[in-house]
Amino acid sequence: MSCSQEYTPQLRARGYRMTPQRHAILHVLSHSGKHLSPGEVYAKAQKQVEGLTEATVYRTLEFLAENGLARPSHIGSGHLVYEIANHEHHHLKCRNCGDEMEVEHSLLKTMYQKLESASGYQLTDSHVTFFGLCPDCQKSEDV
Amino acid sequence: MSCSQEYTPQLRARGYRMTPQRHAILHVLSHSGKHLSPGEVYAKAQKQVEGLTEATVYRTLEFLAENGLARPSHIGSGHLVYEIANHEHHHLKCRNCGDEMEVEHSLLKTMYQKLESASGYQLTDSHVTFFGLCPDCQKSEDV
DNA sequence: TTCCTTATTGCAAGTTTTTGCAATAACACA
DNA sequence: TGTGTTATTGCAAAAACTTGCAATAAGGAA
Repeated sequence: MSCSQEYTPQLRARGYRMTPQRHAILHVLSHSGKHLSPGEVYAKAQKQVEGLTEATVYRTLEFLAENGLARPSHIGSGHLVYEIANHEHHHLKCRNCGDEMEVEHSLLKTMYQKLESASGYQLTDSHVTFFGLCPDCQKSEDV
Repeated sequence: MSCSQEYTPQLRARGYRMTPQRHAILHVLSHSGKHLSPGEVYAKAQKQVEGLTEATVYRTLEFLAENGLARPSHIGSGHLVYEIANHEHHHLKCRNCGDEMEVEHSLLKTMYQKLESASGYQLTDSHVTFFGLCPDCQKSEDV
């Protein structure tokens, strides 16, 4: 729930500017605690900034993601959602009921290293969504 | 490069039908060898089927993905691409130059098991895209 | 081969996302 | 505190994607 004001120096240091629009969007993301679609962010942020446009929301979310302040993720089919970037984690989502849980990055660490040495790539992003069946839906599948 | 005719029984068995549209789209996917955006699939398949519409392409790709004949993946920012589902693999993409390579599923197998026992989930889908820096781009970063 | 059921398509209208460009407003510096 | 540079926004139009519905056609059964 950190106040978005703390992000200002981070942006300035890179030659970018803090604006009411960015402030509102960061505020929405950090106070929602979960991931939001661009449309949801727009709906909430619009109440704080007179005349905010959808185009700005899309551009800002992409901008924040590029600069490490927001984390984009692919939940479900084909659409990006965003959340505030405050801790490294991944998502695990149930294909059947849509239930979702977070996964600690530490669980993937060994695999990341294996992947790096096998490929020569240096893995920068640590956010991945895995799909499967949650325990409850596994039970009903058995029936 | 398998001919899409072999898919007919797979669809029939599930109560679905083979149509010229599906045939063309499967043909396009299996002969391209790489992943294609819906727009690219439409452009190619249109030449084979008179009057094919974009709506049909979107619906068909989603349908094929649901039935395991195509594999959707999130390459880059926010848009789905599709490829024929003939071998299990993942993608590794360079954030800097866009270069891309395939990763064998076997590399992730141990991690998948760890994830399953930690979460109770049963992982069904196995396609993930990882992002990082390719060897070449790592060198130029050092400069 | 013909008929019937219903999965699938095309159409057209809607929603979401992207883009170019001119106007605006952060903020570094004097 | 005022001024200039240029990052950022809003606007408007375009592109990409989705959806409901009536017409079509795949393919099982007679």
